[in-house]
Amino acid sequence: MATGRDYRGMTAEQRLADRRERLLTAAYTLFAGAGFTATTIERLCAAARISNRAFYECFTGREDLMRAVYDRCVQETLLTVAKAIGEAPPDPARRIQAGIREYITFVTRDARRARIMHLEVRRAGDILTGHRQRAVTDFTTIIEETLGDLPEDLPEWTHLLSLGMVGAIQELLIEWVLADVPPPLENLIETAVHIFRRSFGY
Amino acid sequence: MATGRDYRGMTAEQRLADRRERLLTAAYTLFAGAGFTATTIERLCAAARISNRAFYECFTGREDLMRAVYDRCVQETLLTVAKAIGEAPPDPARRIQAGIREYITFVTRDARRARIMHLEVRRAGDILTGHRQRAVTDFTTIIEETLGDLPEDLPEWTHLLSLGMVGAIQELLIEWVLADVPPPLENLIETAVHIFRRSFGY
DNA sequence: ACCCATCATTATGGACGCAAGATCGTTTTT
DNA sequence: AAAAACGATCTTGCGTCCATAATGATGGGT
Repeated sequence: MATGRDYRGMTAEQRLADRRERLLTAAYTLFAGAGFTATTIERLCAAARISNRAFYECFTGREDLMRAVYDRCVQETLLTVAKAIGEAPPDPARRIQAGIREYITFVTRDARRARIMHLEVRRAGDILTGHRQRAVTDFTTIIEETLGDLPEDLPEWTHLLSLGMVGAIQELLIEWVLADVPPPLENLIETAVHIFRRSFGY
Repeated sequence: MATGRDYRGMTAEQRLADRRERLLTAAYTLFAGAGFTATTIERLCAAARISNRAFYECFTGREDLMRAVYDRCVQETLLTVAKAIGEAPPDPARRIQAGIREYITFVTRDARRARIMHLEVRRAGDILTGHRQRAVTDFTTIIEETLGDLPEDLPEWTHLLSLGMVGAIQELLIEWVLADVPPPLENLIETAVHIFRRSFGY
């Protein structure tokens, strides 16, 4: 393999992965702090201790980096939510309830994650819009799979209902991120669970 | 008054209002079509048949124009929704149902409005974020006022519930805007009304 | 009183500086 | 010698400003 040679004790792949990782962590903080539009590539490179050129060896541009940061947040959240659902008792209602609780507590555990996932996603171009839609689909899929077979509802109807659930939870978290006095997490969870239970008839 | 003089049959105020109006209509189409980030001020001026300088006599920048476009959309929607609620029978459930129906049908009557209100708002800077929050508050206020006195629910709880409703409807409309085969409006209305009825106990 | 020259006001288009993205060459480090 | 950092460079779009053209008011000559 033409794998270059070692440098500072790392192989070429390790160096690339290391720079990518530093850019991701820097972007995680800067995008959530100053915001996507206010964060220049220069600042990202400075925060990650990386040269201008190296940036474009890791990502094609600012949007691409934003996409990577967002995808990581979504993946982590999907994993932990799926885990919480799997550990809950095998009752659809309780499992969804556990999933909602885990989503809200996990996402708000790091305010940067909540802000990126619910506010800054929509700042970048249309590529990000598509990625957000993909994430929304992933979450609706989790809901529908957990529900299992639901009585007498058309599948499309169920899908729209799941979409509404995702939108409701998102708006509650936007409120948590933006409000001067954010509402207690327990209230958010209670509200989301309430909407879910009533809407799906549990 | 130092009101300038007439020019092409219009007073100074009329000319300013005319340019402002042309910029608003041009932005209404361009922001909804190519998107906020892809629409340069140069294109806006060309579409509105207006000089570069005149632009900054009407708006402080691209974000300011976006804010004006968004505010107009929200105001029109608020008015027509309030009117529909006022004309509905004085039953809270039916009034909210009429409001939801009017919101979805009115907003989707012009795809540009739906796209601007639910997608492009979030593209601009933090100023727009604040404006969107204001609009969300306006809609939750309409919901809460229409509900009137609700049995045994804490007010904060009701507010979070209204927020969830707004978020659910928004996500449904995002689906309508972005999906390759948008769901029928009747399904969206049915879903939103269902979530509302169940969540508020009607 | 009418008409045309002249001037003031208004609008347009382009020129300019600036900031940031993206690419490339040079120097420094390993 | 390979690899990374740094700076230089080009492009684009924002925001400001100036020179030019278009329009309306003013005044003198007939």
